[in-house]
Amino acid sequence: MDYQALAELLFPNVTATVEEIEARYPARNLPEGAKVTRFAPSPTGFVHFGGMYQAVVDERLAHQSGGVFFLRIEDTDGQREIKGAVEALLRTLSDYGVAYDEGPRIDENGNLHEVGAYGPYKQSQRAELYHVFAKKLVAEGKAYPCFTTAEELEEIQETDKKAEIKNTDWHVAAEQKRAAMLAGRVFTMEEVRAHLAAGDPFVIRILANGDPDKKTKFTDQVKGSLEVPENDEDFVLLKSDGIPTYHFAHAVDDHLMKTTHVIRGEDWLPSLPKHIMLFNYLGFKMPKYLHTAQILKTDENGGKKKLSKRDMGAKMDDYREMGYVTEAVWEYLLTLLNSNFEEWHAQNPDKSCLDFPFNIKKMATSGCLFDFTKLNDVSKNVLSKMTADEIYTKFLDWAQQFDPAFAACLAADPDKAKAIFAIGRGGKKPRKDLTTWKDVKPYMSFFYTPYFSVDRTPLARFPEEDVTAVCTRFLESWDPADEMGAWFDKIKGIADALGYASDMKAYKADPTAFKGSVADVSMFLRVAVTGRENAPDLYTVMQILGDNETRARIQALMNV
RNA sequence: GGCCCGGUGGUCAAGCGGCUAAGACACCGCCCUUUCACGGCGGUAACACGGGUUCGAUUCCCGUCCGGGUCACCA
Repeated sequence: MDYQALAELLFPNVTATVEEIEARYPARNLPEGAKVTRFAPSPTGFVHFGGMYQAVVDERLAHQSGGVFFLRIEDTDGQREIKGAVEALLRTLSDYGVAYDEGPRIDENGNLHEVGAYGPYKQSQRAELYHVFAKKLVAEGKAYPCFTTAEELEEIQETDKKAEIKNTDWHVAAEQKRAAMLAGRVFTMEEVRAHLAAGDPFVIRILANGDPDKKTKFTDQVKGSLEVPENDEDFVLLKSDGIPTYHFAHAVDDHLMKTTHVIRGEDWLPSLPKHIMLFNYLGFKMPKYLHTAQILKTDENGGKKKLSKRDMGAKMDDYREMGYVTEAVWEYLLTLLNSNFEEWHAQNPDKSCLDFPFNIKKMATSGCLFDFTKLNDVSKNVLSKMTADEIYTKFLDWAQQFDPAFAACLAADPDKAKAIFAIGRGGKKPRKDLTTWKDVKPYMSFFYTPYFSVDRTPLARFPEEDVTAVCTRFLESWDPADEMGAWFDKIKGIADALGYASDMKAYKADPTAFKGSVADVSMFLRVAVTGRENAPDLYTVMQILGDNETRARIQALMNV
């Protein structure tokens, strides 16, 4: 077989040589130890949590080492492509502050353009490159055309399924399919010519020479030492539309674009033998690999499953909808990424997450369950550290989309809203009432008349005349100008006058000696003013509500 | 089913031949507190199992079991 002639026959339009291509992609001029990483999502319309996990590793590794982090769009599957997906993807990365150096960008007018000297950064635009290398492999007898159609291959599998052979059907299907593919290895130039003349579609397959019973050692940067079998599968390099498969594109692109570290999910581990063979055949130096742990969830049967796009939290966009702030998701991600992050963060509370010395060695080696409870805790802490201004701005941005009516309410009086957000904020022990933006409304809506209503049930266990008496006396003595101490002294005075203990210690020592305590008296007022039993500091609430509203609410409680 | 990866409390996890087996979240209790939210203190709870190797195994090796991944002209 004249492989050179076969290559010409198959790729008559490919004139560029491998050397010419290589010359277009010179070595990157980077300092020693600088890592070149890439995030290579397929444009399916959203960024998966697992993808973000990898993107963060990419970004950290590259930028911590003075290297380059680029973005490459893997749009080799035209059928799955969704329009606007790239834009959505870029927006998500930008929302989360994952900065990349090269790849597609959106300009002020919303148009896409590329930056970087190693492009194109969309695989669909790199066809020429792949074809040159495919031609080379064919010319060297390492790849061959296969005219067996996808339908024919599928048919073989279908018959197996219909036969309902259990247990062994995988084996049988695999063997038959393999036999069919292997049959394609044997052909003559004449047959190829005839197929080509007839316009038959074909794919380019690799000619695998591996023995799966032979294992070789491979070192993965996160998994450590691995045993991988040799590849014996004639997998497809170029699909019948001339577009490469992931495997081929991975080898060609990451070689040309000078990737030093490939970060991808561990679900890629099984195809590592293919990649090893490809890099070998092509004469490329292999990059280092980091196969990251999967993020799992508990399924209805108690088992673990990969987080699928239907699960809440799988799509990065979900978090905004659920009311999480990006910083919280970032921190949670970091806690999963590096087990010592939390410790570091506790010791360096004022440092940015970007200052954290991210370390590959600290990465999890096995899959972990996505834990909303933990995310919530992280989120609660993140929100508690923000200033009232920050909270106001960010919440408003969220609420304008998800609860415009309430947003308008707050925006009508920014100072009031900020004063509310400022309650118990700052200092060493800030309040932690908010986990997500969804908590804001239940927490503080009572400040706003349209959302205010009174739940009297806490009052039921006390005589109504006591409630009325407390309210009356409070209205008589209240002076909004009072300091908190004076204010509370007045309440204690009312408690004493009505037979309620003003001294909690005395009350606890003998509760039967009193009708109740100052805590109960406060509760009457709290119910009147906030409509409920639990609320932030009552003195501050009254200050924010103001003289008129406070009095009106207390008055209203008595009038019912 | 073949191949690959993994198995420390409910969850995330330290550990890397000798420890009363860290810590965080969750849960429970107590304290603080005019309620709540914080904060403080304490508690329940783990090395999957069986063989080796070793003076000694959570740590190393083998097997079993269990969990996960993967087996496309998808990535």
